[in-house]
Amino acid sequence: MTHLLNEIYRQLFQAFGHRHWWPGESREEVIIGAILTQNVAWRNVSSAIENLRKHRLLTLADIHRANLELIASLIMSTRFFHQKARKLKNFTGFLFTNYSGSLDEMFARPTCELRKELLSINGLGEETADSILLYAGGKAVFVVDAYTKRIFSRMGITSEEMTYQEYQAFFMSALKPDAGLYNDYHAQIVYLGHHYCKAKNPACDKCPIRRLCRLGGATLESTPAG
DNA sequence: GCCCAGGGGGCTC
DNA sequence: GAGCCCCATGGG
Repeated sequence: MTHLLNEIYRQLFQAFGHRHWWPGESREEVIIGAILTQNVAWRNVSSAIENLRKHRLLTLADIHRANLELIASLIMSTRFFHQKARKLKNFTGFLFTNYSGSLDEMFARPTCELRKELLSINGLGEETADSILLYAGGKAVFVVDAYTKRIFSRMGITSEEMTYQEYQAFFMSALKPDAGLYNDYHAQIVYLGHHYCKAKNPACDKCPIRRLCRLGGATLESTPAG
């Protein structure tokens, strides 16, 4: 499986180039984006980030101090904005209570321990916690998302029934523990999913997934979505 | 107008 | 642990 997963990445890299993820100019912006992007297209997140920037609320310390309803009003474009404003505050509350507001201190924790702590915060599930660990903390943690499940199960490599943890273990047991690789691999998957694997339009002639399907031993015709 | 987008929590059984 | 509902904007 190691060879297959490396070969898939090689072909994605060849097709799309390095994706240079995550979009965000600082670790703090990455964390804020990771929470805001839950179940919403990134374009909706962009305008919310710009709103926060304009109001000088794009740092965790500022969010920690800011009024909850003000935050909610600025991130309205990301859906579920009351919940997400609360989630942002839950994270900053955790950071300031346990690490004096210092990301350096927080990320100095052993990754496994920190992951458990992040998951204990209301509003942070596995994907969000892992995105923070990988993209803000530079930790070698593979991020699984809806596209990962959709694409790899359509390729006949995994089952859609597998849990998040099973998907993560599947990738991490096959790939070398390399944050740079995990970073771009996930970014490639999102790019592929975004451009070629929409829920109701799983394939098109240009889609690299046709080649990838052959790698996975499946054909588009044999997949339920194909 | 309709569809859906990079989730997560809470509740029920 | 699975199956459901809730949250609730904006672009194609």
